[in-house]
Amino acid sequence: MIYIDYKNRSPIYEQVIAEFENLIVKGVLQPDEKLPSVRSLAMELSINPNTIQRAYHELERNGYIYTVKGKGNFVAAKENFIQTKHEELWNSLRGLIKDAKGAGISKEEIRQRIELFLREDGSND
Amino acid sequence: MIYIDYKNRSPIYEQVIAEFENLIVKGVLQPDEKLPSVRSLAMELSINPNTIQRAYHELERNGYIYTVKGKGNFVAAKENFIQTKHEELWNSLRGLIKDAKGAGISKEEIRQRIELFLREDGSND
Amino acid sequence: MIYIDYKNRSPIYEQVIAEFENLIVKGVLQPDEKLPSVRSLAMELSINPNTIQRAYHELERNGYIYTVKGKGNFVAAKENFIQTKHEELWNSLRGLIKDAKGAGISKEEIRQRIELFLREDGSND
Amino acid sequence: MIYIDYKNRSPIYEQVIAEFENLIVKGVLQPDEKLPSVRSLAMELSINPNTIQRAYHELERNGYIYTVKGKGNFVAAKENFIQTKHEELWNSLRGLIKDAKGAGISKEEIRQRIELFLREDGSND
DNA sequence: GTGGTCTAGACCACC
DNA sequence: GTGGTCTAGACCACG
Repeated sequence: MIYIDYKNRSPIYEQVIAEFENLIVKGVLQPDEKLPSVRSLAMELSINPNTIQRAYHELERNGYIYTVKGKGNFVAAKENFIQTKHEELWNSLRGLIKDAKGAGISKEEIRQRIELFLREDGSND
Repeated sequence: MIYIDYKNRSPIYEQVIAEFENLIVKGVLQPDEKLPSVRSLAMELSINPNTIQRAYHELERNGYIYTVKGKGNFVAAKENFIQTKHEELWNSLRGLIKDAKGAGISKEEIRQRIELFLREDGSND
Repeated sequence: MIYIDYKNRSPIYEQVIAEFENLIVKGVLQPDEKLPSVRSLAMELSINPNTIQRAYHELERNGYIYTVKGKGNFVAAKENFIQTKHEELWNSLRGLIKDAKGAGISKEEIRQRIELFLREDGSND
Repeated sequence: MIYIDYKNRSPIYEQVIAEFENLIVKGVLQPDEKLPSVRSLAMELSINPNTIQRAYHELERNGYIYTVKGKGNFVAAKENFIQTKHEELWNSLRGLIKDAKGAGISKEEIRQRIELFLREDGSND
């Protein structure tokens, strides 16, 4: 279901969070769909249950999932996270553009690259 | 010369690196210009000299500066780092655009935001 | 009759208890009135009968209802719970006021907020 | 420095959080003052370091403290938490008032009790 | 020495 | 069986 890179320097729990955020934001996991149980996922990934627990807890705190004790973890309603996610993206983008300008890249070159990236693989709109 | 935020979560040596990268890429520090000595900078920032040493070492590894034993650290020639820096930026930008598309944001909205950010504060081109 | 929020963090049996306490204290359910049977309520709410059983047991322990074996569960006489309920409220209120004072909020501001809250929606007195 | 009730059903880490929130909000711990290290506090309270770690992490997330890796945890600036704390208090107070009205207590009785509580022990204003 | 992460294994509340 | 909490002990990054 999700992929973890054990060699990666970033903490495992953050990778788990990122993977699920991704699946949820993209709609692969639909609202109210059940996530793997803490224990089963831990087993599957050969990871300690505590680590999964922590990841799920963070996901809940950020509005991506909700927890029902004794039942499991489920994908939250779209409204709970979509706006936050977009704002995060805009902030990152803004910082990057600022850096690019700081590095002496011209506006026109930025525009051209953006168009390039926009045309790659997928296509919404 | 550079500013360190001790309350920031990111390690001090990374902040030192980022500050110098910035000054060098922007041209505030010109090629072959001398950087402050490890000890003097450590003193000025009330930081352990080891921390500065590590930052300078990383900067050298990434082609931003070169070291002359017994003399000090100096800004490298532009060719050594400018391309790498730009590639890093393009890669980040590409990833971000991909994420935005994954999150269901339309190309047109991305273009509009980009224009907005391009117009903020500074203006090259 | 009562509403359960399955996504809520607090356990279902506590929600059941709270809902019935509320109905009883407000007088919607009058003394000696019969509560729904464990099984019928469990069915209606799609909940495990054990959970309802536990809630009823707690309600009985706190003097809100009484149980007649073979007959069902009934709302207790007002004297059995009204005073306890009020005392609980006063204790909570007292703690909260103390906290507010501890947080440096002035008495006058507390009074003003109280008046505000008292005027909201319903109106006894 | 802080007191933990091991018999209490509420989790230890929440008690630790509550105790420090209290000390910070009341100003017993001043901004930029150092908190006990994770290990030393764990030792002192005969608690596992992980539990303290978790409490500190939550306190940081809620703006009460900030963490400097390799240095320790420190009380944050007042602006970071005072408003949040007050809002929490007003929300609780509002709920309680609503409950009291629901339980059939008259506005006048509520006012009288409030005055009583306001006059107890401490006195700001 | 300090916080950050992780493992292995345990017990509890809830359903 | 499920999540929630806790312990004991380990290793790493940072200063």
